[in-house]
Amino acid sequence: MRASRGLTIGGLATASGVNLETVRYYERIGLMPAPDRTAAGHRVYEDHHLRRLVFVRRGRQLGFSLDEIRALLDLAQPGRRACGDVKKLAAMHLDEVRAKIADLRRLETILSDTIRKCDGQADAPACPVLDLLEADAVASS
Amino acid sequence: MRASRGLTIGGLATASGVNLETVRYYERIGLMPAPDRTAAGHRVYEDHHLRRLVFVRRGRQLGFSLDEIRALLDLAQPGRRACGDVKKLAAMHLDEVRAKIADLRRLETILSDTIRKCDGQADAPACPVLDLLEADAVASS
DNA sequence: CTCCCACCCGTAGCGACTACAGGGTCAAGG
DNA sequence: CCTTGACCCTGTAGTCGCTACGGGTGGGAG
Repeated sequence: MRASRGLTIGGLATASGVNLETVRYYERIGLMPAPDRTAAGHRVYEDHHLRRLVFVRRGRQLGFSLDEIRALLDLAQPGRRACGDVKKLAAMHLDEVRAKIADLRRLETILSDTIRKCDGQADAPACPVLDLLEADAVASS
Repeated sequence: MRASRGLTIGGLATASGVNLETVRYYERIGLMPAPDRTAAGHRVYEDHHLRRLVFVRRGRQLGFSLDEIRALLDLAQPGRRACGDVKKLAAMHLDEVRAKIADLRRLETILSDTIRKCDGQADAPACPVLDLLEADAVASS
């Protein structure tokens, strides 16, 4: 399987698991380098494009922004390999992920509590979910 | 404090906690009804606008999309009060929230495991985070 | 009368794609 | 040789939920 020598954009998309249109988008925004072209203007990709694109896809799967991935690619350059900075970036991202989890768990609690109330008394005059949305703020006082 | 009789857009924004520009945006996309205007063309809001806007804000805080909030507002109409449908919508949303939490937890595990490895051996030849991003997929075979 | 603030409108930008429209290219089959 | 159909090209617009800006008006205070 030593394929991927002179891939078309479609081949690259398939091999990397990245949508074809997205590959062109990454080129447009400078995240992927512009490849050589055939006489007819078709893009021709090499192995290093594939490796870079897979790196980007993995980064996205891990929730990094394209700007963060840009920075990671920079830090991953051969000769550079700035592991300390990479770790810093990853740790910052991890903090964001944890913050989002905390936010969503608060949401989950509120929603599930409210929906459960709804279950309990189907014949109640008011709808607990709507109450939550309409409540006059602090209500009393 | 029986203010909010004939609010300006700025007053409404402050009272509701929604950004002023966002209020105009909600009107533009039809989420908020177009209010009356003064002779000079300034918007004049009534209490029902404020109640609706706070409903929207609460919905957003709970993570509902504007389309879902549109649906909830519809289901909350006096005379309708379709609690069953409201519950269904909320339950669907709760499922999405839980799915997102599950996704993020997977991320969190991967990231924190990898970063921890980085801690352990600061003098290791390779960077665990970069390894994660660059790994040749299944590696062997 | 002038100052300034709050309001008006329309448009463009964000992030990360995705989806066209309207063409050109290329290899295989009839 | 010609057609078919899969692929490729470019450029632009749409998505979601705002946010920001530029340039203009209105109205009250000093």
